[in-house]
Amino acid sequence: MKELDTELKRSMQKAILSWYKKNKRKFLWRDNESPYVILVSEIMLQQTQVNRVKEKLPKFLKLFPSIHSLSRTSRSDVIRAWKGMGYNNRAIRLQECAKMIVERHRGNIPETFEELLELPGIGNYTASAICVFAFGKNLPVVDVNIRRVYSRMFWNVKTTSALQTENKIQQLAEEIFPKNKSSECHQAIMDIGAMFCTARSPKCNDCIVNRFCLSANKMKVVVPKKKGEKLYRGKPHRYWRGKIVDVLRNSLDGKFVSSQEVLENLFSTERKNDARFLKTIVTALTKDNVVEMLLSKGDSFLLRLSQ
DNA sequence: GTCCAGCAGC
DNA sequence: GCTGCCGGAC
Repeated sequence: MKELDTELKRSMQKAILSWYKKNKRKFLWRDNESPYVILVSEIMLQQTQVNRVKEKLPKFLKLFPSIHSLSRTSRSDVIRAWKGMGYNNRAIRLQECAKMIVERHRGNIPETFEELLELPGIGNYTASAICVFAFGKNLPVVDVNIRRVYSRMFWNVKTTSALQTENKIQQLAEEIFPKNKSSECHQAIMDIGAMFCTARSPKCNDCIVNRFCLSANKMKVVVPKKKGEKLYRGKPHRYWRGKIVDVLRNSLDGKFVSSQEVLENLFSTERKNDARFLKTIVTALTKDNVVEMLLSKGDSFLLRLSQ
């Protein structure tokens, strides 16, 4: 890593902050005074594209405008409201989180990193994001975008897929951001990561910090190989899981549906292994508390959304 | 087919 | 430290 002298650091901070001031992306959860809105948006943003969150967040907030309303509703209603977001276990944890905040913190979202980390569905990234974006704390925020930007700027990485270790990035992040401007600075770097310093096709020529970057225009594009997903009838398991949950979303709340009924919804012509396959998938959904299953005999059973 | 603001459980 | 978890746009 390049030695960071104070002069260079100042000049980088200034470039980033002044660019951000004029060019930042406008989101409902940015410059928002409600910690609840920040909490919900940060959970939604875990592994989910900004554009989808932009579309779904207002609808979710209309249904559940406060931490109290979210804590009081039924789990099945939260899962229904989560439709189109993916990763339903996030919805379940978010509600558990709301319940715990109401019980332990009188409905006030806690302001310290340690307290936030205790809550379900909140890990390192989200805890620091809430501290900083909702409460203006003086901590660094490191997500995969910021890790990627820092890896490229401060180390001479050979390929687009190369990332510096968590430890090094964390150390760097602590000392690089301008004190008292953590929120603007880190959101600015996320924007840079999303707009210029993307994972597979960095736009180094347009990047507003390319003059500070050790890897600009020097990386070889490398596409990391993904592990193949298990398929059934030519489609990945997650496709079928989504279908099953949607059948339950569209059925009467609280009422159990038979596995036979689900099979008829999923497959126009039933095959020998379908019942067994359905049971395997539903068992996994049960472990995530998305659905409840009542066993009867063999591969047939009753199920509904978790209540 | 490719891309994408993590977390929890093992 | 590795794995499963999702869906919609392109």
